Amino acid sequence: MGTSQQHKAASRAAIVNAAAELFRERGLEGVSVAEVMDAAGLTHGGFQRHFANKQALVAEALASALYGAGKSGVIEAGGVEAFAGGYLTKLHRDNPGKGCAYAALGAEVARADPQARGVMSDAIRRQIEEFTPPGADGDKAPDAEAVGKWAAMIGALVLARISESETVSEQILTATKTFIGAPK
Amino acid sequence: MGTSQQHKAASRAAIVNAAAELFRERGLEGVSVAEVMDAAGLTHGGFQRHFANKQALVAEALASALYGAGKSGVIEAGGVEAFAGGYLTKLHRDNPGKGCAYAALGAEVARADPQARGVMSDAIRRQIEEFTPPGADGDKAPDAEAVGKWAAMIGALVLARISESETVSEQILTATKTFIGAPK
DNA sequence: TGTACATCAGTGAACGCGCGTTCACTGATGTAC
DNA sequence: TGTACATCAGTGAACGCGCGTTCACTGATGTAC
Repeated sequence: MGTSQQHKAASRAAIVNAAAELFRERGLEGVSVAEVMDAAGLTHGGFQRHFANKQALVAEALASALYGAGKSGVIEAGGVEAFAGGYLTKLHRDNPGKGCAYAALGAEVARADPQARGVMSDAIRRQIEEFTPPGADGDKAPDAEAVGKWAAMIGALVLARISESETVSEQILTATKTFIGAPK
Repeated sequence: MGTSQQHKAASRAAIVNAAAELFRERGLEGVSVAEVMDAAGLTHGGFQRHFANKQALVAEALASALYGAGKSGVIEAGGVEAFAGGYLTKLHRDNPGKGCAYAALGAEVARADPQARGVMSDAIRRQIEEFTPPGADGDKAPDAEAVGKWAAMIGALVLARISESETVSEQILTATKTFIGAPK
């Protein structure tokens, strides 16, 4: 394969993308390094050329899932309702690998090593800042409505994914959309 | 130790209680059978006298966490706000082992085997039913406000547990309490 | 421009280790007589 | 009531297995001259 920096960067990106998707689908502990490398089209032996250990990959994969391609970054305070309209859907519920990292991995990341937790913690901080009106930024409180609606979106997606009953699952999504005031 | 049925029942309860707490603290995959047995004051070899395998223990532990001692069972539709007042607290945030199983294990259970997922799925169905006004129960929709507030509680607790910043973490809890209309 | 060499991304085998699970054994309980 | 026996909860050692990680090796790349 050679040693080209371009090739190496492409391999690294493939590893991170595969990890970001697999971790959201099956959990941080539910995916092995070998599975990630295989999904990236490589063998597991080359892993250490890109990452010191699995923890480092988890941190990068989380950053990719939170900020990466196709992500709008943070939700604007005025746009929570519109965002919820696309978020609380069957498509999102049934495709965790391409979806919200908080809903897929939140509780697991809260228990993870500081490196991984720090990445997600920072993303939350940025989102809360976006929900906080500008001014003397000492300890100004965020917009309670925006924060509450954001939390409801995440909680509803978790509950909808647990439900084995399609009826109940859809009731959760629909009720939460109505509650938030999302476009139908 | 003998063979007394009382002793056996007590041992089984100790195992389930230890598991319900440890799983919520460290995740289903983050706790070994040996650790659960040790916490229950037994050695791991005796595990199979009580459960066929770890999956069966997970299912029982989830049921215990969802319905067990100290749990009020389901939230009444009219009482979501009052429930949220005690739920969105630092005490609850910092003691997942004694707290809400949806917030601690929800995403992980959604990916778990059908036995474990079924237990939590049933608990959600019951809660949604409680949020549904009586009548011709064909497919009547649940109270969107109650469902949305319930989802917000769970999502907010997950986010508050990820946040490394005490300030941000408390802002999430406080904002969500305000949004829900919970007593301060 | 050609040639010899150093670099290093990627391979595939191997390593400890912890896990869930199994099993021969022990000894207190409870029953049969 | 007393005695012999069967039961089985619990013990502790052992088992495969998959995991994260390590490492000698390969061969294409890119550089030095």
